[in-house]
Amino acid sequence: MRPTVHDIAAAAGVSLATVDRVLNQRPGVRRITREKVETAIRQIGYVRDVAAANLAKGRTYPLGFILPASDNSFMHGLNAEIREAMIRSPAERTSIRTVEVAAFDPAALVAALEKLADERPAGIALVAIDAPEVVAAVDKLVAVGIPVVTLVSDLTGSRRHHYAGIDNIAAGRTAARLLGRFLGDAEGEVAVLAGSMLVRDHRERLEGFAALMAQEFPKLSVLPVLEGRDDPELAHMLVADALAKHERVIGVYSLGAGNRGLIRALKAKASCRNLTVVAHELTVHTRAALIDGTIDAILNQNAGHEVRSAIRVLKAKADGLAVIDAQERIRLDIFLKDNLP
Amino acid sequence: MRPTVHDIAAAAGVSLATVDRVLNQRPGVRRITREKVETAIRQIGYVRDVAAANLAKGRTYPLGFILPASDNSFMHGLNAEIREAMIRSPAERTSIRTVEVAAFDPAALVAALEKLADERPAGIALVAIDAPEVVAAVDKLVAVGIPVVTLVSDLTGSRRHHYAGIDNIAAGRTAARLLGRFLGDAEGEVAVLAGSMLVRDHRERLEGFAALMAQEFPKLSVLPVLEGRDDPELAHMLVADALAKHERVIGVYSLGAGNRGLIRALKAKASCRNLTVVAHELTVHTRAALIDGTIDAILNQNAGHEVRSAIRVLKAKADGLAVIDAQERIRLDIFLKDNLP
DNA sequence: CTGTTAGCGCTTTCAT
DNA sequence: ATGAAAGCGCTAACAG
Repeated sequence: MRPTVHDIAAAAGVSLATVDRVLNQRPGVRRITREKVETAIRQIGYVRDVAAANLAKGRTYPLGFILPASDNSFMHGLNAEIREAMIRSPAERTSIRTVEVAAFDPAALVAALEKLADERPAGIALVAIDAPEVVAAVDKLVAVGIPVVTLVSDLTGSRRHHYAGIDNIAAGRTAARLLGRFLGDAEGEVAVLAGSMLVRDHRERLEGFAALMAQEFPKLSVLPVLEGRDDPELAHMLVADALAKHERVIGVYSLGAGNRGLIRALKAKASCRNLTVVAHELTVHTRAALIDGTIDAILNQNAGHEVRSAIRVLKAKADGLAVIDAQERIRLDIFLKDNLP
Repeated sequence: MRPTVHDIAAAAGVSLATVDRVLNQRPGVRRITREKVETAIRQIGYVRDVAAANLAKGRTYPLGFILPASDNSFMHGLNAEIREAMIRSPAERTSIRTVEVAAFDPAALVAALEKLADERPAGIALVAIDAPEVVAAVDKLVAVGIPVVTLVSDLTGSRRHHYAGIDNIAAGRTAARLLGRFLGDAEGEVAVLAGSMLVRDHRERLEGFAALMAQEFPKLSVLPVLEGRDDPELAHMLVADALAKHERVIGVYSLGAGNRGLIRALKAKASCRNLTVVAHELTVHTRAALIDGTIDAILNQNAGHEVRSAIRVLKAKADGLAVIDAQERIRLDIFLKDNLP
């Protein structure tokens, strides 16, 4: 039988209450008593039963999610995953609140962050915007002891506890290699569609993409990035325009959202051009385009995994517990038409 | 506050014990009483607190893992992941036992299965061999109420509760498309190295590979499969031999384990041939080969995910609980040198 | 500073 | 067939 608080109380010659105080690092224990208890814990090899502790505490985890109010399939999917998690809330002792803020607006994000913090949640997850004021706001939360996890887009330089998202530089490089290899040794131009250079994930994807292209595929030249603000309409306009202007485009990398518009533009040109296309995020639209051959490969981050991971990590951090690192690493999914889920 | 057994006892006008009997479908409750309780449960919207139940029961989950005694990196990795899970056992209330059986030997597997079953574990995970006697043995376990999960290689036609592994047909097709696209429109032969056609996962990968090759890349002809029994030495011999015999080989697909030998054979030919290579399973050896360019892409199944998933599913099935399907779907990882973890 | 005691939500004897 | 009461491992008043 696994040792319990009773065992260490007996071994240390103290009461349960004292053991509990030591276990939870509460004050009111003489140094010498505390040491006795700690020795007993170590010697007996005690590991606390978190479930029992949570039961006794009636602990629940109020969690806040802050998301951009973007009307694209990826964000809809992320929202859906959070709703799924809400359904599981009773079993996981969480209570999740989501807050939508204007996209690409650091001030709005900071305001939402501060407002949420006032409710003193057990943890906060946010899709970060890479701006100094956001870093400051996040660091303030961390300072007052609220666990913070960035979701999808990271906030380097901040003291956030964890990032639940993919390595975006690697994603960009992977896109470049895929495009480069698929194009064989053809020569031409490559168009790049992004959402906004304000968010770190998009910047990093572009950076990785451009770097590998320059380094390994010198026959392909990368055109200036188009910023579609993750908006299907704008994306459509920009891509259609670019394809019309640049005759020599043979490849396209779409590293943001709003792919509905991109696909429409591609299909319009399909008859006269043979384009190799790599896009991000698996949605109903990109899935259909992959199957019908408009898109050649999709890079994806699993929103469900990201949400579940963020929740696990926030809970663990709230309790000062360890996480399984490998389980929390968000992998870059690569989908060809053959391995769609 | 979430409703508890007390609430439904009060609502139904019965005692806790009776509520518990209904909840756990134990006998000794009049039909009419049972119905009263069930109505109350439904009306109040009660959901049982599994953690509290497990605490009261002192429940633990004795789990058995049956693995082939193969000396290759993939199996070593799988073993390591199981050991990791053993470390977490106290927290997860599991106690895990692993059994090694001779590889590719149905009779040995059946014997191990029956022996393990005698210990009446809460669940069994096995790397299946696709043979009728194994199906029969698994079905017997299921019949006596032991949850069974196949790991890595499935056992279709059996009544196993779940398969924790990748879609191997899709994996084969993906390998084919990657190889085909990377080779552009070059013409030539493709060599295929497998472990054994006795295991379903290898057969399915080959099937998917050959089908897509025939269908979409007619310029590439697939040579007869080489069976290396997941053994590095044998694999080396077979591949070296094939490369020597067939001048026109321009691509290689290694769908099994034992890649150490394959890589050695490839490097020997590297100076005079330019081969495009897709292999399965990320190990120290394949990783190094991917980085140095000997291998072009690696298809992988995440052993850690598979093991954690198998454990989650076995526990859930043992309690008759639901699982999060998306979480238990094992994805096919595709690694290029740019997105290595 | 330390100990006693009741109780978290559920299960399990043991009576009735 | 049903209920009362004790207890799983831990925490939290409240006393002392």
